[in-house]
Amino acid sequence: MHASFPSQDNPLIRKLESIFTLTDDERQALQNLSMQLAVIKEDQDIVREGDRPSRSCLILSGFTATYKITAGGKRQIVTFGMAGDIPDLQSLHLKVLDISIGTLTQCRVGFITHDDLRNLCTRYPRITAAFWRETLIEGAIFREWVTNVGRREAYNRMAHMLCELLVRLRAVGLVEGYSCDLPITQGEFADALGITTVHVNRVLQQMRADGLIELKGDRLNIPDWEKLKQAGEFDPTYLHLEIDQAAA
Amino acid sequence: MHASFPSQDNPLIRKLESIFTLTDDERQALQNLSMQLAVIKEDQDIVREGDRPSRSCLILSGFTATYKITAGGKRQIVTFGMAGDIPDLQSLHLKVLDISIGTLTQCRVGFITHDDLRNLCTRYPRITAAFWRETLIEGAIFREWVTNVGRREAYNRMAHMLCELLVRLRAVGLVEGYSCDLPITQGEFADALGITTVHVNRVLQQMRADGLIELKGDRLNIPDWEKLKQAGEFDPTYLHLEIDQAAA
DNA sequence: CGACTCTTTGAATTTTGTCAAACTGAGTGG
DNA sequence: CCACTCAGTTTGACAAAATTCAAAGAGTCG
Repeated sequence: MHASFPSQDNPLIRKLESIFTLTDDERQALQNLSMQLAVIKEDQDIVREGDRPSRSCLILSGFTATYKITAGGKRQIVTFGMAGDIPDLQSLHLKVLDISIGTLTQCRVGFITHDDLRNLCTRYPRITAAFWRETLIEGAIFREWVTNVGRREAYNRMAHMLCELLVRLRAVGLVEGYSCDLPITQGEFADALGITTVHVNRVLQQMRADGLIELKGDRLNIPDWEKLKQAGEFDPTYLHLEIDQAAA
Repeated sequence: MHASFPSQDNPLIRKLESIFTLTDDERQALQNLSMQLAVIKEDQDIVREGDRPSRSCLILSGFTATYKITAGGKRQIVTFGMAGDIPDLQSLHLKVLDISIGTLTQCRVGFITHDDLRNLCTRYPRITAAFWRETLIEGAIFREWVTNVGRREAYNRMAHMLCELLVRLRAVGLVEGYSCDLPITQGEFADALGITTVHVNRVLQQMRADGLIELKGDRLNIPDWEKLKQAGEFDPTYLHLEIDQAAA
C-alpha cells in the first residue's frame, strides 16, 4: 500500500524539509515509502510502554500525546505529536518502548515497518542523518520541557508551551496568522505542564485577562505574540528549524 | 594524537558496550579514533548555548552538567555526564547548541572532530546505529526527567535521581556494591530537580533519617536499594542497558 | 587564621494542590 | 424537540508543598 500525497502535501516530507534539505532523489524515495494507512479514533493508545513494535507510526493528521504513567498513577505527557511527526521513531533502535502514545483526536496515521526504514536508511545515508536529526530535535524539545517544568511558574510555563505549539504547527502549515486548531483539553495541558487541571484553568483565565491568548473550544488565537513569547521566555532556537518561522 | 587505553579501560568502548554489541573490528576502529586530550578544571564550561562546535567532547573521567539558563536567570540541569558520555554528540547534526555543558569536577576529556566521527560512521554503519542509539537513550533519560520533575514530589524526585545516577555509574564501573563517588552539591541537585537548595537539604535529611541513603561529602552509600527504588518509583527500563545491571 | 563554598536551621510567605460542587455545551435517544 | 448524559470547565474554601529570606555552622584550602 502506498501513500498517494502530492509531495507538497506529504506530511513526512513537509516535516523533514522544515529541518533538513532533501534532494529530489531523497524526496522521491520518501514519497515511495510504503505505509499501512489507518484511522485511529480519539483517546486510543497507538502503542504502549513495554511494547516491542516492529514498525513506527507516522502521523498524517490529528494530535497525539506521548506520555508516561508513574507508579503512583499520575500521567505526565512528555510531548505532543502532530502531522509529520513519527513519535515512536526511537523504536527503530530501542527495542522496548519506555513511553505510551495515545491520540488526543481522531488521527490518520501511516505505519512504516522498521525493515523498510532500515532499507531506506541503508540506501540513502543522508536520510539516516535526517531521521537522526529529527530524533535529536525531539531530544532538544525534551530538554526544553525539563527546563520549562523545572524552572518556570505555571503561568509562564503555559505561555511557553503555547508558543512551542504555535511554532511547531506553523512549521507544518497548520497555522493561519496567529490562529490554529488546538484540540487539547485543560486536563491534558495539566498533564503536560506537571500541574493540576484546576490550576491550568486559573492560569488560562489570567492569560485571557492579560490579553495574551484567546482560547475557546479547540481554537487558539494569539493577539499579542510578542507578549506571549516574553511571558514564556520563548526562544525557538531549540526547535532547530531550517527556516526560522518564529521570526515574525 | 591517539588515546592509549587498553580496550577494557576505554570509557567510550565501555559505555557503548553497555548499550550495544560491538564487533572486534568496530571496537578496533573506536580504539583508533583520534582525539585531542585535555584536562578541564572544575566549574568550567566546556561548551555554551549558541556555540557551533566542529567537534564533540568525550568524557574520560569526572562529572559534567548539561544545563540551560532561563531568561529569568534560573539554571536547570537537564542531565549529568560521566565517563563514557559524549554530552554534545548532538552537535554532529544540530549546528547550534541549545545547551551549555560545564564541569562539576575536574574532567579528563577527549575532543573528537565531527569530520572524524562522520568518517567513522560512513565506514562503520553499525557504529552510526550505536551512536544514534546512544542519543536516543539520552532522549529517553530526558523524558524520564520531565516525568520526574513534573509528577513527583521533591522527596521521591530526589530518590529517583539517586537511583538513576547509581545505575548509570554502575554501567561504567564506577560503583562498588551500593557506594560511589558523587561529587554533586546540594545546589546542583536543586538545579537538576527544579527545587531550591534549601529544600534539597531538608529532603536529604529526611532520606537519611528514613535510612534510604548515607551521603556525606562526595560519597554516597545506599543501605537499602529496594527502599530507595520504591521511594523513587524507579524502573531502569528507560536506560535501555543491554545487561540490566539494576536487577540486583 | 581568614576566605570561601557548602550545608543547615527557622519563620513567614507564596504557589500549587485537594476536595467538592456547580456550570456549560455538545451529543443522544426517546 | 426536549430531557438526559457526559466530558470538560469553572468556582471557592482550605491544606500542603515548596520558596524566600536571613543567618548561623562546617569543612576545605591557601
